[in-house]
Amino acid sequence: MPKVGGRVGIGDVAAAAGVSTTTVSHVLSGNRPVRASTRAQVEAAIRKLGYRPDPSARSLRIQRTENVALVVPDITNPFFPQLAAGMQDILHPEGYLISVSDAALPVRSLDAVVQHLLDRRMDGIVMAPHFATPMHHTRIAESGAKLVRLSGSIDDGLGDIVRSDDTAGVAGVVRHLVERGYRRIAFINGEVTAEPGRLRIAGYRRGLSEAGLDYDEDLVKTETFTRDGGMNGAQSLLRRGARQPDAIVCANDLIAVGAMDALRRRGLSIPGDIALTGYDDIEAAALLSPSLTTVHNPAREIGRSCARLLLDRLADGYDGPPRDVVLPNRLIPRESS
Amino acid sequence: MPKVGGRVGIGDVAAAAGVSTTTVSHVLSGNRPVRASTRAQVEAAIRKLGYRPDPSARSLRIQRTENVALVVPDITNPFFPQLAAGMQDILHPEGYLISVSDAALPVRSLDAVVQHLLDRRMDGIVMAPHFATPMHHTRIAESGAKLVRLSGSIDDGLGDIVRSDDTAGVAGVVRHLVERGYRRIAFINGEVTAEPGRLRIAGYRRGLSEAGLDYDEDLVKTETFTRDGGMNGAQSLLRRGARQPDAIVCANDLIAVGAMDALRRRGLSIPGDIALTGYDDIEAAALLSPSLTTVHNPAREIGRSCARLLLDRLADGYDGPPRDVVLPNRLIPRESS
DNA sequence: CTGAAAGCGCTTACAG
DNA sequence: CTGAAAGCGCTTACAG
Repeated sequence: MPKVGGRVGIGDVAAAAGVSTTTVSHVLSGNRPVRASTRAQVEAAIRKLGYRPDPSARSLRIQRTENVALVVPDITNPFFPQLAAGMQDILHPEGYLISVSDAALPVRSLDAVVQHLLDRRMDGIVMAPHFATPMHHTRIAESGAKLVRLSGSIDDGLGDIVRSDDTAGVAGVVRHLVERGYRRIAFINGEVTAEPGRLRIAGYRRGLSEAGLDYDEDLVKTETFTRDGGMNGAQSLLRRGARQPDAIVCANDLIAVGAMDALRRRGLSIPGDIALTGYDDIEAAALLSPSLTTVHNPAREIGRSCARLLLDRLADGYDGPPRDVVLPNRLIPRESS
Repeated sequence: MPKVGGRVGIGDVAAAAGVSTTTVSHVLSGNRPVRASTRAQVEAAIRKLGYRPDPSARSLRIQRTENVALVVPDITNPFFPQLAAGMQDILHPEGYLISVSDAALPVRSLDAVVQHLLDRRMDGIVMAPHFATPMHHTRIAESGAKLVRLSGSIDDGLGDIVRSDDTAGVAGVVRHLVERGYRRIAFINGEVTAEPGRLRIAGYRRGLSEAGLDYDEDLVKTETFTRDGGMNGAQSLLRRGARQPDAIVCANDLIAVGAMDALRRRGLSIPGDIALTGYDDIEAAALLSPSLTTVHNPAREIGRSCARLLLDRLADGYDGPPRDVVLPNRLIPRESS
C-alpha cells in the first residue's frame, strides 16, 4: 500500500519499522550486521509498503550507474542480438541494465554513440564494431568506464578482449572433411584485409597440415565475403582443365551459398560430387537444401564472457591487466558434407 | 581540463563563468531567458571544462530516468533487433537510453523482466511478447510507465498499439500472383490459434475476393508455422487425384521452405510449374534458390512508431486516449513467383 | 534577467 | 548493534 501522493521511500520503511534509514539501508545491502529481529521488522515493512529502492538516488550517491552498454556495428547481423542475450544472462541477475546501440548508420556515427554512452555514465562498455578506433577505446578508458572488445590486441592496455577461435574453427572443418574421406579440399576465402580472412585461411592451412595433406595454391581462391564471391571462387575452381576438388571449404556461409549456386548450375550434386562447408551458421544455413555444414560462432557464450569480465572489474574489484579470452566454437555437420 | 580529484559539476562551470548554478542550468535547458552575453560566458566555461551533466542527479531531481525499455519474446528473431534499431533512430537523438530485454527464457520470465524494468524506473516500455498478459500491462501502467504494445486491443486503455497490416500484406501477395496470371491459388496456413494465422488467412480471402476469384476450401491447408508444416501442406495439396494449384501462398517463410522441399521432391519447377510465396522476409528468403517472394514486415518503421508514441507522452505532454497505429508492409517480389 | 536555497532518495563516515 | 547527519549533482519555486 504505497502512501498517497508519492512513492514509498526508505524513510517510510524506516518509520514503519521503527528504525533509522541507516538500518534499512544496511538490511538491504547486507553491508553491516543487523540484529535478526530488527531485520525481520524491516523486511516486513518493505514487503508491506512494497518498497523498491530508487536507482537514481543510489547511483548519485555511489557514483556508479550499474548500466552497461553494448555497441554493435550492425544489429541486423544475428550474431549481435545473441551477444546481447548472453550479456543479459549474466548481468540481469546482478541488477545491471543493458543498453544496445547500433552504430551502423552514418547519421549515428560511432563517435556520437560513444559520446552518448559516456554522457550517460555507463559503468562498462562492450565495443563490438570492427571499425572502432584506438581513439574510441582511449576515450572510454579515460572516462573510467570499463571496456571489453571483440577483436584487436590487449597490448594497448585499454581493456579486455573476448573472441572465438576462427582458426581452430576452420581447422576443425578440414578435420571433419578428412574424416569423411575427402582429400582434395579447396578453400574460398573473403578479403584477407579483414581479420577473419587471415584467421580462417590460417585454419585451413593448419587443418591440412594436421591431416598430413599438402597445401596446393591452385585450390585456394581469394574473393569477397559475399554470395558473388562464392560464385566466382567456385567457377574458378571448376574451370575446365583444372583438377577438381572433392570438397570446398568456404570462409563464410554467404560464400558457400554462392558456391552452391555455381555447383548446381554445373549439375554437380552436393555432397555426392563435391562437399561444401560454410562458416558462421547464419539462419539460411539450415534452410538451404542441402542444408549447409558450418561452424557456429558461440555468440551467446561470447556475450556471457564479456559480461563476466565486466563484472569482475565492476563488482568484484578485479583491477589487474587486460585479459584475452579465446572461446572454442562448434562444428555443425549437416547434409552438405 | 577537469579539475583533479573529481568530475566537473555544474558548480565548477558556474564559478568559471562567474554566475550561479541556476543560470548554468537554464542555459542548458533553455527553460528561461538568459542574457546573450551571460549565455556566451557559460557556454565557453562548459566547453573549456568539458562539462557533461550527470544523468543520475538529473533523474533524481526530475523524477524521470529518460530510459526506455524494449521487451522481446526472442531476440533471435531478426524482427526484434530491427524494432530496436527503429526505436533508436528516434530516441537516441532525444537523449533517451534504450534497454533491450529478452524474456524468452523460463529462468528469466516475463514477470521478472517487468519487475526489473519497473525497479529501474523506466519512463516507457515497449512490450513485444505475444504472451504478455493483461496483468503485465496493468502492472506497467500502474507504475506510471508509458506502455506501447505490438498486438492486442487498445480497449483496455493500458497503452498504445503499433502493428503492421498482415491481412493487407497477404491480400497484396494474392493480387501480385493474379497480376502475373496465376488463378488456382492455394494457401498453407500456420496455427489459427495464433493471431497471425487468423489475420493472414483473412488476407488470402480478401485477395481472392478482390480479384473476383472463388474461395475453394480444397486449396487451403491448416498446418503449423514450421518447415514441416509447409512440407505437409504442400504434399496434401499435391496428392494424386487433386486438381493442382498453380501457386501456393504460405503464411510464413518457414512454411514456404517446407513447401519448396516438397515441390522439389516432386520434380516440380518453381515458378514454372507452381509459384510460391512466403511472409516475413527472413534472411534465408533471399538466399534460397529460387529466391522467395515474400512480404517484409516493416520492423524498423514499427520501432520508430513505438518510439514516437512514447515520446508524445514522455516529452510532448500528450495525455489522450490510447492510439492504434497500423502500418503498411512491403511486397518483395523475387524469383519464386 | 539573475541568485540563494531547498530538496529529490539514497549510502556511509562518524559516533556511540 | 544502531542512529544522526552530511552530501552525491542536479532543477526549480521563490524572491528580487
